[in-house]
Amino acid sequence: MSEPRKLEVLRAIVEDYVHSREPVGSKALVERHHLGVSSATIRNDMALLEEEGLIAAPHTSAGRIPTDKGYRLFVDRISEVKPLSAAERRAIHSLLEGPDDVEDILERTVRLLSQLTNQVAVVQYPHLSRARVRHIEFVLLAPRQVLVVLIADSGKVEQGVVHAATDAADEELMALRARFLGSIAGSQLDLMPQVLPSVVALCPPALRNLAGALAHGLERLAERSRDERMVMAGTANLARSNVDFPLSIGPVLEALEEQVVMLRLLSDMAEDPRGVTVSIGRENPYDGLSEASVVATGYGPGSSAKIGILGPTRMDYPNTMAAVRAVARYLSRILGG
Amino acid sequence: MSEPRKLEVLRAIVEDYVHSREPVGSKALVERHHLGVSSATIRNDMALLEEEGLIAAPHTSAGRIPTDKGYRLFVDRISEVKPLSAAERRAIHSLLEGPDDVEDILERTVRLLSQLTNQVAVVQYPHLSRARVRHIEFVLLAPRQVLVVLIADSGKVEQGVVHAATDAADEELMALRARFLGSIAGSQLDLMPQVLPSVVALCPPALRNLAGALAHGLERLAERSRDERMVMAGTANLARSNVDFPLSIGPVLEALEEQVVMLRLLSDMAEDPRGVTVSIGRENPYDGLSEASVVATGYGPGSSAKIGILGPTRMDYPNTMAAVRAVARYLSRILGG
DNA sequence: TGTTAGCACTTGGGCATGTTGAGTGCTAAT
DNA sequence: ATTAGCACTCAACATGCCCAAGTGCTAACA
Repeated sequence: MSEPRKLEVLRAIVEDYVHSREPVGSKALVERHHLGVSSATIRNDMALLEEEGLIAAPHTSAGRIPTDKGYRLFVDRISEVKPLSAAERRAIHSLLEGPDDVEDILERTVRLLSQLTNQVAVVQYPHLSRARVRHIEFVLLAPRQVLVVLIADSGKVEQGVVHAATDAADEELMALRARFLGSIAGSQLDLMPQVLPSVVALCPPALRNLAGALAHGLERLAERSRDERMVMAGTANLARSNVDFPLSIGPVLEALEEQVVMLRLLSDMAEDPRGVTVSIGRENPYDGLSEASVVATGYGPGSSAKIGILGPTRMDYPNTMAAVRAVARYLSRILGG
Repeated sequence: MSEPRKLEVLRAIVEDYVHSREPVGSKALVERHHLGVSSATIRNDMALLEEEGLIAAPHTSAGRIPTDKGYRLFVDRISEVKPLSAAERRAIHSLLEGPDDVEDILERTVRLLSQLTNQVAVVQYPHLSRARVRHIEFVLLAPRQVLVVLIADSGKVEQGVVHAATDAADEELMALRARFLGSIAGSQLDLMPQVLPSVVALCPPALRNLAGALAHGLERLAERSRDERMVMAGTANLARSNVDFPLSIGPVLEALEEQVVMLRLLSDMAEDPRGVTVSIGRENPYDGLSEASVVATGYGPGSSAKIGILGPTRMDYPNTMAAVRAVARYLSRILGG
């Protein structure tokens, strides 16, 4: 038995199964792919593949389908990342146009990726922990309500409402703003908890109370911008691509709604040297995703934030990986510029 | 045949069907509800109800299920909005706590509503067209990139990036900010297109270019905040409550992703004097929702923004309506205060 | 030694057939 | 107007049968 042919057979099985969604048998295999051997030979190979746990038969006399392990081998050793089609390239390019507001861009990106792959696309907001304070603003909404706005040099704006114990005057706020800004402008968001208390301590006693509340608000904002968020699109694809429901979409929708779950999932995916990381079926730490795969990669400075897609284990890995990688690259380029 | 009993029968059918998800027959009906008559009598009544198009039989010898028209009559004339349970009341109350950032509140509200009803919950951002400018901020991100921030007195913050044709200096921006703010502070967002050009015209020629770009940016922000947005939660409920899939969730997910569709749907729902508006099955203008119902109501000042839920036509209307109404009231109270 | 043809064997899916039970509509009696 | 009774309908379920697809094995072959 030749080792290379065995892999070729696995590849053929994966490709056919992804395409047809039906267990694939030895005969159909030799017909569609011009391997130079007979079905009997293929059967021998298949028996070996099954022994190794790479494929499995749903019942005695049906064709074989790839196991998670089979997909893994396929992704790692067999598949070549296909180049994108011209149309896809064009679609990504047109993303370059339009306003370059971070939120807008991410929203359009994730929509694009979901269309490109026909899967659910997810993108994590860029990490901002290394961002610095560019500007702050205190706005009096009501006598005891102050809107606190924090602008980072990354262009991200965070806002929140702070309640004061006593009435605050506009002039006081102006003064405090100057004070705070003088001390924290240019500092990393990370360092806010260290820097802010000293500012409060230096305030005149009359303002100390208000200053404390504002400092607390700023801290919360700084933390929130570190606190991760995500955007997603294409959930309808879940229903579409699973008309025959091998993937029960309930648990998947649940996972998607629990953004925390998705964010951890993305964060935990190690960076693959080939550029795109794949997590297949039961490899996923979350139970609801045991029939799903995640294809993700980093983007932006240091590839710290992640972008990726979620779909059934039975997916077209080569194309999906190519799409994810391409979109991530473009995204990095846009945000970096 | 007595008219009141006929309605009673319809009510019983609706209630049983909503509960059991199975066509309900005459015999089961007399058993479960103590109507003082025999199944034969019920059968006669049912025949009449069917003639009027209020109920239908899936096949010759099965029980009856309510039609859209039947649900409509049920909602309009029969059902009483049930009071909420103590637990539900408590859940809503605990919503009162926590930061009262608009976004936060809406997010928690929509989550709560989806849990309360076991449906998909949707909430529209409050209309801001009548809001006024409280504050603006120009922040230099790069020599030719300016972050424009617009803060409305409603507490909403909008931001966007503006590209300048030439390099801009910090002092110039400060000067322009003072100029703009002086003219537009307190004006309605609506009026920005009228007010802004005159400000630009009054600028010294050297700054006119930059001022024009900034004015354009501000206009965009003002428009965007009028431009409606929504939050939703509970999509997983779609899969859960439809294990046997009488409601194919694909089209529904599509509708939910097309936020424009949902927003129009909500906006178009007339305000019902009883407080909650219901749109049932094919009454919905959107095709994908022909097997779904929307229960919605207004909240906030003038009840201008909408909050509601989306679920299968076969839903527990009384409880759902009660939940939507109660949550909307609490939300109004929180935002109003 | 690897490949192949041939064959017996397994099994899910499709189909025709039979049975059951819930449910209806009608009629005649109350 | 209501009801009991009855004949009728039909989906759901079960049973049995056959078929096609697919397997594993063995013996022959290059």
